[in-house]
Amino acid sequence: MPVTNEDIAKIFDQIADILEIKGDNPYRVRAYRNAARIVGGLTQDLCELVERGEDLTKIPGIGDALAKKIVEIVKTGSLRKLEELKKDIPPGLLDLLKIPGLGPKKVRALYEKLGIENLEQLKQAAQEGKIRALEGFGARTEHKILEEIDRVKKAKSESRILLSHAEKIAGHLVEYLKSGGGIREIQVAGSFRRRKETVGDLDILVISDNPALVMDNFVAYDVVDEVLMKGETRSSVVLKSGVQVDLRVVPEDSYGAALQYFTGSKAHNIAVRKIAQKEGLKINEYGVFRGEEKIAGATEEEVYAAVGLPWIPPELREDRGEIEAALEGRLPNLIELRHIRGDLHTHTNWTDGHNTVEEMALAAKSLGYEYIAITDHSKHTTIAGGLDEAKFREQIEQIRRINEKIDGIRILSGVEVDILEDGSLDLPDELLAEFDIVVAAVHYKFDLPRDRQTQRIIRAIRNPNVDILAHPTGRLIGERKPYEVDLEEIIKVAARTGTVMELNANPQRLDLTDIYCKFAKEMGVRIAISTDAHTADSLNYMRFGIGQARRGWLEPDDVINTLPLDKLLKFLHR
DNA sequence: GCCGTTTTCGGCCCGACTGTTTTCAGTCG
Repeated sequence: MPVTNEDIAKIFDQIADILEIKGDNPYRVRAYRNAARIVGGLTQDLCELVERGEDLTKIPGIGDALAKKIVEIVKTGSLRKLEELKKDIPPGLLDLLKIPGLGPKKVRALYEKLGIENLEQLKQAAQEGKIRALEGFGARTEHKILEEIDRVKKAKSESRILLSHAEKIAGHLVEYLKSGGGIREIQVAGSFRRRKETVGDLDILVISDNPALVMDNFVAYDVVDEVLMKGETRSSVVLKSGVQVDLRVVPEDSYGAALQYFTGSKAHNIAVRKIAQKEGLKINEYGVFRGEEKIAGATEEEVYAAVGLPWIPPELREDRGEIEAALEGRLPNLIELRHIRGDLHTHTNWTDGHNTVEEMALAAKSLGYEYIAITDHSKHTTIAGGLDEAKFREQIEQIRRINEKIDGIRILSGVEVDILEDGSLDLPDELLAEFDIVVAAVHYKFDLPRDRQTQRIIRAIRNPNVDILAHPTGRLIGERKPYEVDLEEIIKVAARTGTVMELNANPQRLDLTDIYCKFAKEMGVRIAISTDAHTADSLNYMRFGIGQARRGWLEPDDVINTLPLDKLLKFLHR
C-alpha cells in the first residue's frame, strides 16, 4: 500500500506530540507541526515526487532533515526516528493530551511521577486520589480529569461537525445572544468564517458596552452543557451537542484586529505577524502597534494595510500562497453566490428526488437562476429507481413541454449516467447525444484498486458525450472515505478532453476539495458547482459549494454555471 | 527543525484564563 501524504503528516504530528512531552526544543516541535500541516495540504503526491527524485526542500517548511525523513517514510513505510521515540514514550500517553487542561508538561509529570501510560491508568489514579497529591496538581484538576476522561474516550475518532450543522447551531446562538441585549456587533469567526467543510468549534466575536451581561447570558444559554471558563473578555462553553463555543468581547476600536486574529487560520496569522515583525510592528487581537503606539485595529482592512497587504478574503487564509499573492497584487477575484446562473445537477421524483420537474424549475427560478439541469439517475442505480432509455425519452419530452409552458427559466434535459466498472457508460451514445447535458458518476464498486478506479474514470471522461464528472471522489464527510483514485491524473486528462469537474455543493460531499479546485484551475480545467439537489429546498446548498470554491481560489470565469444560458449551451456544444 | 540581499547562527507570534499558587507556570486558541 503506498504511503499517502496524510500518513506522513500523521507521523510528523506524532513526533511533535512526543517531543513536546519530552520537553524538547519547542521550535523543533513547531517545525514538525508546521510540516505536518503543509504535507497534509499538498496536492502533489509525495510518493511521486520522491520517485521522480524532486528536491523536497523546495517545499517551504521542509528542510534537509525533514526531506530525508519523507524519503525514508516513502521508501520504507515507517520512520526510525518515530520508532526510537516510541521507546521513550508509550504511545498511549499521547491520548492524555486530548484531555482539556492536560498539556505536555502535566502529561510528563503524570508519567514520570505516577507511571501513568494511558487513559485507563489515568482514570484509576484519579479514582484513587493519587493525582491531587502531585505538585502542580490539585483536587480540582483531579476532578476535572475524571469528568473529561469518558468524553475523550468516546469522542476519540472525529469530533468536527459539518459546516451546515455549524450554521444551524451558530444561527440559534447568535439570535439568543442578540435577544439578551448588550450586543452592538456580533460575528462568528474561526474556521466557520473561512467556510471550512467541517468546523471544530465556534468562535464568536462581540462588541459590547456591557461585557458582563453578555457573558452571563452566554453561560446561561439553555443548551450549554458545561462552562469551561468564564472571564471578562473571554468565555468557553461546551454545548449539549458536544460543540465547544468560545465567546470574546472586544472594544470597538479593536474589532478588526480581533476579527482578523480569531478568524485565523493560525498558520495565516503567524505568516502575517512575521511580516509585521520585519517592519518593526506587533500584531495582537487589539491592534497593530509600533512600540506603544496603536496604528490600526478598528477594521480588518486597516490591519492588513498596516503591514502593506490588501484585505484577504477569509476563505483564502490558510497560508497556501495567499500572502505572496497579496504582496504581488495578484489575489483572485473570488466567485460569489450572486455569480451563479443555474444548477447543473439535480434530481426529481422520476428517480430518487422528492419534487417534480416543474417544482424544481420554479424553485430554481425563484433563486433568480436562468437555467436548471434535471439529471436523474440511469438504470444501473436501481436503488434510486434509475431510468432506462424509454423513460429518459419520456422525460425529455416532458421537459420540452414544461419549457413551453413556463417562462423565466430554461430546463435542460440531462442525466447523471452511471460509470460502469469497466469505464463504459450505462446508456448508449445515441441517447447521450440527445441530452442537453451529461453528468457522469461512479455509484458502485468504490473499492477498486487505485489504478483500476483511475482508469475506469478516465475512460468515462474520454467519452465525448460526457460534459461533467460528478462528485469525483464519492466521499461522504464523516461517513465514507473518498475512494482510492489518482485525482491529479484525472484532472490532467480532463484538461485535455475538456471535461468539467464538479464541485458538489452538498455539505456532506464538497468534492472537489479546496486543494483540488486550485489544482484544476491551474491546469485550466473548468468547474461546475452543483447541488445534486434531491429536493427543491436543497438547491440552497449552493452556498456551501461557493464557500469551497472560494477556498479553492476559483473566480467566476473558472465556473461554467456562471455563464449565461447561450454561452453555456455553446460551451457544451449543444 | 527551518530560515536568511540587514543573518549560515540565532532568532522563531501573542495574550487570556485557570489552578495552584502567594507571583506564576501551564494550557489554550
